[in-house]
Amino acid sequence: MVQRRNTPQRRVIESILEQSSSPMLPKELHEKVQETMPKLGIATIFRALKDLVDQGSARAVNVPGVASRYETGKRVHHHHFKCTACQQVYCIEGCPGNLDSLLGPGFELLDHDIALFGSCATCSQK
Amino acid sequence: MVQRRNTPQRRVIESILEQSSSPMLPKELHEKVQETMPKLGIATIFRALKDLVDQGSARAVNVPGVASRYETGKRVHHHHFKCTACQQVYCIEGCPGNLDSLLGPGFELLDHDIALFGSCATCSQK
DNA sequence: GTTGTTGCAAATCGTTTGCAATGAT
DNA sequence: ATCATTGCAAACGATTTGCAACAAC
Repeated sequence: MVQRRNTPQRRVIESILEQSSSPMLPKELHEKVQETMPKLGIATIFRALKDLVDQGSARAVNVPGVASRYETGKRVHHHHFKCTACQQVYCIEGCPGNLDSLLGPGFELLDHDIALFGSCATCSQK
Repeated sequence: MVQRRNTPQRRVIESILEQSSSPMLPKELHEKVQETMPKLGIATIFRALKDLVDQGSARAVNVPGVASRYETGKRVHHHHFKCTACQQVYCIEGCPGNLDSLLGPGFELLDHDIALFGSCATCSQK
């Protein structure tokens, strides 16, 4: 991908991601986008997501056990909580930090992901 | 699954997992197992893994961006490091702990996964 | 006009399932 | 003899790809 073009499809996808409060599945994104552009195919979603991730406008959120979700890249560093009862994925602020100390000599830490599992406030009440 | 049976297939699978120093992909496990039992199908691997995970003899390791890997359940709590250069997944000892503090009120933390990314000792030298 | 992008369908990958045969109990 | 487990192939869901038409530059 040498040069990137600013197409309506990508603008819509990027804008939906920015408006979502929790990371979205490609399929959810597809359904949402189709409200505006019914002919837009799922392949375009995946291609756009890959480009957006490459350019830093989106981020892949990989919570174990389910398909990748995507969120806007404009949010500050944070992690995610998945409720094992309702399957919702929540963004959580904060980060324990200081993870370098876990690594052996010679290992270089560039990034990390933390996934928390449990019961969300709503499901815990029941 | 009401009752579990002790079959040679499962014994072999469990034993390979115990001998591996890093979590394995179902496919890797399948290839390894086939050295001993050439007719064993990939479906048996997945079924056995599911049972092993259920009974606590194995654990699923979900590192973002790739398929699930599996490791023996006999190891103590730890996390994983994936080298983004060579794709190897390493087990790392230690855990930052105290992750409850990241959660909002009402949220109950039951489990967590930490995935570290970077360059392993071997790849960092280059 | 060049060349990246789209839509569509087919292909691929990882994982699961149906089912008759097999083997553990 | 019962019933969980196996092997095999077909089914599945998520993601990727080939390609001709199209649109951004």
